[in-house]
Amino acid sequence: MSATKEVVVRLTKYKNVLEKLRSLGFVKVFSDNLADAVGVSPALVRKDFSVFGLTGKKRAGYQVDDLIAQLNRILGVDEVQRVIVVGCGKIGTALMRYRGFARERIRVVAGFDVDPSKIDPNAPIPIRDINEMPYIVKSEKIQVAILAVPETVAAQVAEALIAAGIRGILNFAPILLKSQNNVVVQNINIALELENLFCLLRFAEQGLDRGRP
Amino acid sequence: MSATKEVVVRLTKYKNVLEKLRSLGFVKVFSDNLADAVGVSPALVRKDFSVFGLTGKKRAGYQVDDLIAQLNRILGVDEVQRVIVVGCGKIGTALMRYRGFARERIRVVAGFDVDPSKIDPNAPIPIRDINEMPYIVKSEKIQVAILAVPETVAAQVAEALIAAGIRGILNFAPILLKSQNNVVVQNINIALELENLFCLLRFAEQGLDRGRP
DNA sequence: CGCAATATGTGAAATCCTTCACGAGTGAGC
DNA sequence: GCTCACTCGTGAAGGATTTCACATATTGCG
Ligand SMILES: NC(=O)c1ccc[n+]([C@@H]2O[C@H](COP(=O)([O-])OP(=O)(O)OC[C@H]3O[C@@H](n4cnc5c(N)ncnc54)[C@H](O)[C@@H]3O)[C@@H](O)[C@H]2O)c1
Ligand SMILES: NC(=O)c1ccc[n+]([C@@H]2O[C@H](COP(=O)([O-])OP(=O)(O)OC[C@H]3O[C@@H](n4cnc5c(N)ncnc54)[C@H](O)[C@@H]3O)[C@@H](O)[C@H]2O)c1
Repeated sequence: MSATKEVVVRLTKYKNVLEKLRSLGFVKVFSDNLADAVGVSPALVRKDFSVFGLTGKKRAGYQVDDLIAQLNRILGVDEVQRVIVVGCGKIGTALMRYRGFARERIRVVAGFDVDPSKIDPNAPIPIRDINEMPYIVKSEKIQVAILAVPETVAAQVAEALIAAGIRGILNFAPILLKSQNNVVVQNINIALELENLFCLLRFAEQGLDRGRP
Repeated sequence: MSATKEVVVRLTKYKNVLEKLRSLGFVKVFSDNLADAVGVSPALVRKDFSVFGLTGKKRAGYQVDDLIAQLNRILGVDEVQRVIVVGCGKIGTALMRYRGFARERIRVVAGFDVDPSKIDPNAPIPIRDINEMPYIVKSEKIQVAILAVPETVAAQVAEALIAAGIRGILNFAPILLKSQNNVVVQNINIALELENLFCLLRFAEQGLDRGRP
């Protein structure tokens, strides 16, 4: 078995759960516990761990501290991860002010916008003109950007980010940006998630098989 | 092949793409076009359609109008979908003001909060006391809620929503709410997505991705 | 100390999902 | 009207992922 994207996603989930468990005073944990918390089967937890050589003890489960340390090493989140927000509108501002990032060692170092009225280089998290973006990205060696600009300009701003050296984009615009040549993109489409929720509800009501035989 | 959740998700994506194509004046479309736009293979597009008896013509592809109509019927989005926002803080407010929902026929009918200073029943989208939530949910027959309250109270507020009759929850709090008995939950964990982005980047860097092509 | 209980680690099996490949219509062009 | 290039629809094949099941190791306990 190899390390696919799905495995990495689950490892991150395990790690987050483990951190909560540690803060509750847990010292050891079983694959069953993690499975319940993350919503997968215990066997899968053990398989995932075995891919990376994470091992427990045959009757004592896994040491929480140990496991977190190893996961941090594997996932590479030892140091603070820095990110910029591009488009400081409604959702961009909410993200800039989100306190939950700190807990995951994520720091928003700056925001960027075209609208002069948004710009404020002296704020705790400065908001700068989008034209300064390439310079800051280079000088600060920023690798990841949160993209929260209007749909109409999202593709072109994404291009600019990549040109400036950004290698990872978390995209909130409702267009499908594609991961390609060295750039990783995660698309978050909230309206789509809501739509799906409505559909799943309707399907749950009516039974999931509406196709013709 | 049966209609799994993944198929429904893709159908919604096809539908969104089709609506954009229609607004561009497209009349017919091929499985290849949809495949490119959604990032899957043409064969899968056709398979997905065949599950629901959606058929095209052997050389003329699919009629855009037709397909949208059928997808709307299948997905059940003929009428406006109504939703409430629970927790009108940073992200809750951003969502309440999001204009993109209208295009997908989603309407936020009210917000709810505990903080008296947030409450404003006369706003275009009224913000009410959380205590009124059960009453409004019942009288307005609301089925779906966006949950944007602090992590610490998210589980208990979710319980209250379900007790009030809510059947679908889009959860932004960084805890894993589980779908169970008649209630569908979609979790959106933005910090987790960012963390994954950083990990994937690091993996890509180090050539450690013993994964898929 | 020795035993029994219990959780891990992992090949094998099962399941699920996607792609392949090709027969079969069909519309466009001549 | 005929042809043929082109796209659909779909069974079969292929891959990927998950679960099963059990040998194995360890620990708590009497
Ligand atoms: N608000 C939400 O809850 C929500 C939900 C889901 C998706 N989205 C998506 O997120 C994006 C932003 O939405 P919003 O509601 O925050 O919109 P918004 O209009 O409030 O904010 C967009 C911001 O981007 C800035 N901007 C425009 N062009 C720019 C450019 N070229 N470079 C830099 N900045 C630029 C604007 O000045 C504005 O401040 C949209 O694509 C939207 O579809 C928003
Ligand atoms: N801000 C972000 O960008 C962001 C990103 C990802 C996830 N989240 C998550 O979304 C949730 C909200 O985050 P936020 O930044 O908007 O926080 P916030 O503090 O700005 O807003 C939370 C709101 O919930 C209200 N509230 C508290 N208890 C309530 C209750 N019992 N019933 C109803 N309302 C109640 C508060 O009064 C407040 O208005 C959190 O769980 C957070 O982890 C936020």
